Amino acid sequence: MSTRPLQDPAPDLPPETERDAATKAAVLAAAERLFAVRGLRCVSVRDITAEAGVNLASVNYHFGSKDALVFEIFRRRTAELSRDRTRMLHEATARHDGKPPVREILAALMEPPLRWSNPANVRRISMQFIIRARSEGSEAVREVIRTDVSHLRPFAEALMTALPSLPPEEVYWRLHFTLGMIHNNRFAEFDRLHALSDGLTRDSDVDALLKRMLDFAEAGFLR
Amino acid sequence: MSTRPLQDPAPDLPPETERDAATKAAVLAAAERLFAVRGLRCVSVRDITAEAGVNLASVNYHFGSKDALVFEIFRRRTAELSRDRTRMLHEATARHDGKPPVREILAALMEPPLRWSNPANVRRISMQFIIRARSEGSEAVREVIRTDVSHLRPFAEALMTALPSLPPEEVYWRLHFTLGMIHNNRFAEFDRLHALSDGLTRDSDVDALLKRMLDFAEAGFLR
DNA sequence: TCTCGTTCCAAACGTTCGTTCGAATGCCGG
DNA sequence: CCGGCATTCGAACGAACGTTTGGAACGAGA
Repeated sequence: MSTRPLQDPAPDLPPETERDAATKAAVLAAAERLFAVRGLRCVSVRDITAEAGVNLASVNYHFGSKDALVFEIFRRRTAELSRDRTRMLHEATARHDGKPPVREILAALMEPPLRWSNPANVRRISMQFIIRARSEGSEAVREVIRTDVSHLRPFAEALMTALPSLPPEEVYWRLHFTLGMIHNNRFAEFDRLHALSDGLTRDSDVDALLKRMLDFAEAGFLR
Repeated sequence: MSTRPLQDPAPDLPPETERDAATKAAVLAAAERLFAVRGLRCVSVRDITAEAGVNLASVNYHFGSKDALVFEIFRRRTAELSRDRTRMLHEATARHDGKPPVREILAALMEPPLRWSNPANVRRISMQFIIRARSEGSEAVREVIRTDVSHLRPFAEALMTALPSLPPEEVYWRLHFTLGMIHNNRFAEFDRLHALSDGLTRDSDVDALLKRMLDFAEAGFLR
């Protein structure tokens, strides 16, 4: 009711062509946050609309269904993440005359999601949402994960160019392993790590983690 | 209410000491299978009891609640998996006079879950269940994941012994990366890999995958 | 044979969920 | 000022869920 605080208009969803996208934006922001924190199934449409300060029917009116809302957020965020990664890969390619070294290719793959996960980053919630949606999402989300590999192709090709003597099969497998390392960066996994190391690993910032992951994966590729 | 039968004498669901544990065993087997295939939230108590051919109330009678059932299966299977891993580590330790090399330590960590995932293995469903429960489980499950690290301690210590010059902090991080690689072995991730490689990676058996993972992780540790 | 505790069963309870509906509201071109 | 349209709103619907209940069935020990 009345005027909503209207937060987060710029960085997120563009102005769009519609007359008023405030409700849609509020739903998207609230849904992403709640999904990221509690999980997809533990957040009801009522939770979302209450958090957003909009009517219960808004979700179905603007997005069609709850699943479609999840898919919409997932699509936006993964596209944005892929853009960040691709941009870094292009920069590395330009820097090295079309043949970037393995480490920089892997950095383009790792750095965006790691930076997003930084507590100080506005995309931290988005990264958590992506991770959750990847494992809790509907069939439509899983279908996208399974089949949409176009954004990974340039990375695989760059790696094959950087490692011409390595069979393509091996490149794909090692890329798979690397992606596994990246996707494992959830809160619960970090908590376990810190518990195992008695807190020894707790004071590691993004840059240190990135360096460690790069060292590990690069060695795996170059061995 | 009243005294519950006090279950769990044997690893799986053999005769047990109870007069008749057929219902419990049927529920456990059906629940594990359905949970592994469809996901925890997409399986209702009705689905489980129908599949098991028992009464709807059986789950709550024998286990207390649906969440408690999930927790029970998770506890059994992870304990069994940890036993397999620990046994392999002990064998490697005995083989090398108390100082097993990095590769054999990592093999003890990787081989059991990989063998379980083999289509021909009876534990394939259990492995899929564990992976699903790790990300979809209740707070109780997540609490166990977060805090119960006792079974990983021997592996961390063995690695530190094998790599005395590597700071413990690094050992913990690289162990974290390795576990990420292992946990990434879900159906959807494999499908994506095969889609990316145009089927080039499809005909890889467990032994080949184990060798690839070992090569990759060992290089990361030894670099 | 009787008794009592354990297990099983059909039925229902109460809640929560995603979704839908019809009316009300606000906005803008004419 | 008015008519049309997109949006918002309160309210309800119907389904699915986990759980509970009271009694029936069963089996072993007295």
